[in-house]
Amino acid sequence: MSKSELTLTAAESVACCSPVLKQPMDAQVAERIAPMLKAIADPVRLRLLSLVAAHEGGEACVCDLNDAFDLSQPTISHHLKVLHEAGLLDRSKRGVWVYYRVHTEALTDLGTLLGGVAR
Amino acid sequence: MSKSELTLTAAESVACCSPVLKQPMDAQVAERIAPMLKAIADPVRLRLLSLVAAHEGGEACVCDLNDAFDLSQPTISHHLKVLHEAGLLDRSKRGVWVYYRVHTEALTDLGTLLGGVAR
DNA sequence: CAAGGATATCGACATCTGTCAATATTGATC
DNA sequence: GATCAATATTGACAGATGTCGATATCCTTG
Repeated sequence: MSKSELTLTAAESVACCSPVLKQPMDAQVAERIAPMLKAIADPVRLRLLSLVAAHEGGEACVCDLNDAFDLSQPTISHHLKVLHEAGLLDRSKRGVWVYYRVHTEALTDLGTLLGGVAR
Repeated sequence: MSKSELTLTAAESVACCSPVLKQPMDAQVAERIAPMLKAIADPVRLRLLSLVAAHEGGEACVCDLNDAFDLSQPTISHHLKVLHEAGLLDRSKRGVWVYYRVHTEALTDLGTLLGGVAR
């Protein structure tokens, strides 16, 4: 690695290290990857991620997402923030509306980490 | 599906459904998959899983695992239980010792679910 | 069967998490 | 600029989670 470990984002940590099944995971790596897994380890956030990804154009407006759940608007906003801060959702504001888009690479890297499938 | 949805294990739920990125995830599916993700969304459990998988023979005795962490024996036991109940670790007792083995298919299915990579 | 070691369970505790109602912020429109 | 709609932030609260010390259970061995 050319960059210092401390400058790596969580997504970069995932991309750089070996699949869970191949070799013991370093404690520091585990500490940086667990938050990404925590972010998707919630049924509402799983569905949010999936809804955004499957939405036309690969992005969805918050207004679309609120309606898909029987939860308050602040709660959805909170979950979107968690996914965004974990690096799994990208945010872009256009006018009054906010659009989220899946950071696909981060998610597939996580998948690779778990599955150990070569990309 | 020939079996009733209610009889599916979490692992089966993962295997049967579409990748997160391809189509909106059903609420019931999300409810059954999230617990598996919660199980691995902890740095200690990530390392445990990884240690077991990478151990010779693909299995590890609890006694080996305890020493790898600066945590109490009951705490490790607790984490192993969580992983076992999520269907990610298989348990087998031989004499006084208990051996854990990664339920590889469950983990790779999870990976596929996230990454959307064809197996 | 007594003793000792390996693992699990229990009870307690501090911290984290998901949720909501209330409120703030921001941008568009009249 | 006043108002309205979309989204975020705050504060509060119940319930879940990670950890430990103490103890129980279960084998094995003397």
